[in-house]
Amino acid sequence: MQGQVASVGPDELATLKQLALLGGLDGAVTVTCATLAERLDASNQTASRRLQRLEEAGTVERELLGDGQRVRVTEAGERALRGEYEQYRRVFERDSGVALHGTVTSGMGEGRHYISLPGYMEQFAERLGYEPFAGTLNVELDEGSVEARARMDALDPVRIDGWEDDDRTYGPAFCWPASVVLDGDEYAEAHVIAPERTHHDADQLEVIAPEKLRERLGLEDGEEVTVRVTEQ
Amino acid sequence: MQGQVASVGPDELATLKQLALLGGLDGAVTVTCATLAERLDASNQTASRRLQRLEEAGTVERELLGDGQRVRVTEAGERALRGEYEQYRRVFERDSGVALHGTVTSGMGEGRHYISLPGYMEQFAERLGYEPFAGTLNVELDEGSVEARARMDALDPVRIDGWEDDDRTYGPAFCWPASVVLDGDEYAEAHVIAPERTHHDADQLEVIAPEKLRERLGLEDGEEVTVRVTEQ
DNA sequence: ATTACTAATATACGAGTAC
DNA sequence: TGTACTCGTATATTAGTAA
Repeated sequence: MQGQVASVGPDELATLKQLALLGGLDGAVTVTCATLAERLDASNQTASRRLQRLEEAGTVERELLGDGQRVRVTEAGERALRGEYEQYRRVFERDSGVALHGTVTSGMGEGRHYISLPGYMEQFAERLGYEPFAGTLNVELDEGSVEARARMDALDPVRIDGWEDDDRTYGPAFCWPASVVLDGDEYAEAHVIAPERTHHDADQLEVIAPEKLRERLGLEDGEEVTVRVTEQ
Repeated sequence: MQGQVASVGPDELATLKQLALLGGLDGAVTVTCATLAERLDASNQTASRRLQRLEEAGTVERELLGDGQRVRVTEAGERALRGEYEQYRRVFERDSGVALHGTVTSGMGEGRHYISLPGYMEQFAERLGYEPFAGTLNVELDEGSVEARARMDALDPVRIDGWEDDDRTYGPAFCWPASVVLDGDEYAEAHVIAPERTHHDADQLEVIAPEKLRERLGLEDGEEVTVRVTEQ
């Protein structure tokens, strides 16, 4: 446990961010504990300790000057910051998305049949990037989410073309990238699918994914899930 | 002090971010303390406490279900998150910039004369958005920064055109948006200025700004400053 | 001025537990 | 199962101080 690198917690990350804001990412920046402390709304001692910990964790390199210190954010530090940045981007970039909430229900088994037809499956592989499990997760939307569904329709979907074989024609469909959130667990690589002509119930949602979501998320009928429909 | 809203520290903000990642920004999300705790790498109790604090601070609204809870990030919470996001954007969007480090020196007084000439001043007002103080802050670059200056030249500058009067011609110049960082204090609205034909010393930097930087930042000869040249 | 130590205090944490 | 208490302990913080 001795030489182990300490992990960077939120407090240290906030300190690292302040250093980055002052230019510590592209070269060393000269600071004092006092100025850092002010930016962190903490005491000089705390600022001093934070810098020591960041150094221990290998996220900054320091050179004491007696008259302040020169601090440079290392590659590891930049990685930590960028990871945080990416999370915030995820938060605010899919801001235009819609969260739909409802309960899992038994589908009528129709989905399974249509989805596995080669005319659709080939397009899924090409346009969604995966071959979906042959079945849909059915979600019955809450009252509040029914109107939210209208906002989903405003988002730009992936279009699946209609096609025909010898016997009949199969209509086009829309797919919206979505993630299924269950109790803090998030399954990201999914799509809401709906026929283009939606005589489909407006309070029903069908979700496809590379895996069987019921099993993957341990879902049973009546369980509540959130489906986050994201902008493409 | 009683009814005062608690401030949101880094730990609470990290919790708020996790809730936002789960969709708490656009509608309530169902979570349990246990799932949140896992995401925060902390205990259930800590997750519970964090949620209580966020609620006290007015950054989330909650509804206990007995079987978990529905949590919605309030407007105040979204503002807190967005503020953080903006800081990270500042960090990584000016990533293409260059930090130059050096010591303040006495200029030769030439800058003052040229800058205040109407032929230049009019362009400054129009293209930089301000009328600079009639004088430049001279910075003698460190060894390491001399090569960094080459990277600055690669950035896209604001061009100030040459002009002439009855007596002589005045050459064109380049201006790079920059901020001057001194001990954690940052003065943002400044520009590095250099003649287009740079027989100018490569280890000297001249900075202009709406105010007299020496006074504004309390600078004296020999003091060390960082000049952050930012992408336009 | 600095940084960073020591020591006293405040706060945070998680095990156990109630509901 | 949940959430959220209490409570003993660990950690963080800051004032004072040394170098």
